[in-house]
Amino acid sequence: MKTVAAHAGVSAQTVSRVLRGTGYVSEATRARVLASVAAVGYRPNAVGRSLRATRTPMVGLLITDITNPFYATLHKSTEAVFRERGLTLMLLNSDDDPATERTQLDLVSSYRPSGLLVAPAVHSTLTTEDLAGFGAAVLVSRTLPGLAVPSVVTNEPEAMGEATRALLDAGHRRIVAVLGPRDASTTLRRESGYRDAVRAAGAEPIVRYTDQTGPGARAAIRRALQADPGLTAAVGFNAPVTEGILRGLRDEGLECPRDVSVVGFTDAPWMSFYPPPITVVGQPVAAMGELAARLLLDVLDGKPVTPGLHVVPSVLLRRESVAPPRPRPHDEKRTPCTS
Amino acid sequence: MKTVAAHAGVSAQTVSRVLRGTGYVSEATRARVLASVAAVGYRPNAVGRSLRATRTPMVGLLITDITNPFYATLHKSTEAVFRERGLTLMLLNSDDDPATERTQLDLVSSYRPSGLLVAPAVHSTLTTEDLAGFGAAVLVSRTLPGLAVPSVVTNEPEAMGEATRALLDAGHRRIVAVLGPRDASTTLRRESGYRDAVRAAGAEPIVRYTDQTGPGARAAIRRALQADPGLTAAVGFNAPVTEGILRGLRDEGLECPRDVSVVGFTDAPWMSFYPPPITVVGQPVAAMGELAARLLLDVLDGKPVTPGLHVVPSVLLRRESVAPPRPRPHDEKRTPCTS
DNA sequence: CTGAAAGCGCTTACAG
DNA sequence: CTGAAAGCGCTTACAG
Repeated sequence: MKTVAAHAGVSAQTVSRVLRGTGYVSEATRARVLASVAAVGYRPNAVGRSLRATRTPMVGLLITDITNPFYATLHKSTEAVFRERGLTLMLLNSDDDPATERTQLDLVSSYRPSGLLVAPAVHSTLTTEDLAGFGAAVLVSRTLPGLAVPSVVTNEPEAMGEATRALLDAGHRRIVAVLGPRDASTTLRRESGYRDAVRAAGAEPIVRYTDQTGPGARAAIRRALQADPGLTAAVGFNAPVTEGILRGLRDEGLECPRDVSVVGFTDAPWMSFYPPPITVVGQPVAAMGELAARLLLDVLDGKPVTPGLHVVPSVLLRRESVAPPRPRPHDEKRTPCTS
Repeated sequence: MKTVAAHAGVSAQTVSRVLRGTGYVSEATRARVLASVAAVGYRPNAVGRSLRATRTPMVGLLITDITNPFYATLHKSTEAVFRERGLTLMLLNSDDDPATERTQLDLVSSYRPSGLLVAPAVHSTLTTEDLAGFGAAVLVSRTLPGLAVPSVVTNEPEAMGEATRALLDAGHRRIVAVLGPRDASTTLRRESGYRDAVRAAGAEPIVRYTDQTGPGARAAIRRALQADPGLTAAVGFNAPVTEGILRGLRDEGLECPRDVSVVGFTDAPWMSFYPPPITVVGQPVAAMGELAARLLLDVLDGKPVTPGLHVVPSVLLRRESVAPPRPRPHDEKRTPCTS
């Protein structure tokens, strides 16, 4: 900046004013400075700016795993909102591990960001004080009990209830819920919706917890099927789990929906063209990201933001993976329809 | 840091030395400083450090779209390498748009990062000089003609040739290649492998360019099928395109592999349990990311790095979407096998 | 409308 | 083994 100032024959402050478009600058000097900027090949240094401002125009996005499409979409949708406000988004993976989460939090905090968006790890140790240091913090997708921070979630209990009722209405009574980690807030919320719906229909809840991955769910559904020959339907916790369920069914020589009906939670592109197309709770991921980003901006702008749950509704996408139940064959294995 | 120094009764430089673990510090003062750090609740400020060092311990990763699983995996694998070297990874989306790419590059450059990893946008305007400003730059997945920068790619021509030969060997002669944007380096490289293989078998290349999305590919394969009733096979450019091809086939009442055989490029989880499981070129995405990250570190360490292509081999995963050709029915539409 | 001074939080030489 | 000084590149008051 000093070089530009010297070249234009003005002071560094004037260059700063021109560059920031702030305060009064005569049209003549403005033009001269701009010409010098180009001539000298000046590139602004965000580090100097941030140090002086004691805040970096950056928001941290701390998630568990970017290869989960849910979080990739979250990144994309929040980045769009922040970008038009001149805020950079800094992505950090916690690997769903509380220790890594803590390390990553310290890292992003060392850059003195303007705010933080978090989907906490399963046994997260984050406290209100941890987040208070960020000025503005918003939780997204997963909540943390006892945190006085705005949280954007979907109406998981209601959506999971509706998904379960789709199976109950088709006549199913023995429906297994293949869930995520026992203590995740998402598991708790989805499980309650499932349990309430099943009980309201006078049936018995059947629950399996998993690590919310495809392989974990595949093993879990196989064990459930072997343990209970009366099972005629399954609800999946997320997209990988739904995939695992379908693989597990095939392992057991069972067909969907002829032998076992399936409803998933969280849509994926393949679900709409898989045979059969999968009935699934479609989460408004992009809308959740946008809302979370806007709440964060509101906090930065000093607008009042409720520290509780902010709910974005999901919709049940009815496709073809639900059929009336029929007794499962116990002794003979079937092979899938090969085309 | 001044507060810590005052609390410990030492100078700020001593605190700095303790914190960086550099230079001589007596065990006694070390302990005293560490105690003060905890007592005062000191949090390091990366901005001050970066400003003084004129470099930020950060690497930019500029890709086109994080919701493409290829790039999500790339982020994860490179981050792991950089994290253990104390480097933060800063993710930036270009939306595959040269203007946005330029903006994002200026942004990351303003943080004075230690290096840059780029998968250039399709009509990228990046020059060697642009990248030289980053100290260390490595291209990944996509190359740019005339750039004197190391580039990590897979053996696309050979892999695409092998994929095409899988169809030729099954007896196919009219094979359409549904490719990406006409000018992308990935398109050029995959197209050449396809053309060479087809020509070597004495057949005629049939090529369709798309925007490399599912909907684009779906429309393209339908037009190709309608234009050429003799078509019995298709190769897809990437995972979304392969999905689009399968949807397009279904639109046309055709079945894979009975009516049309399909081979894809880039694996996706659903491809191994879709009926039929899809034969596909599996790209070693994580290995590509790791190699790119290590090359970048080598450049930073002053080790000699060849500025040309660094090739990581792909493998053809033979599954069940390839069958011998049979004449396509022209007058009657078929419905897929519904189970 | 423009400039001189100070300082954001660190680390790099340089002394002792 | 430890400290005083200077400065990384910017912006914030404060003068004029």
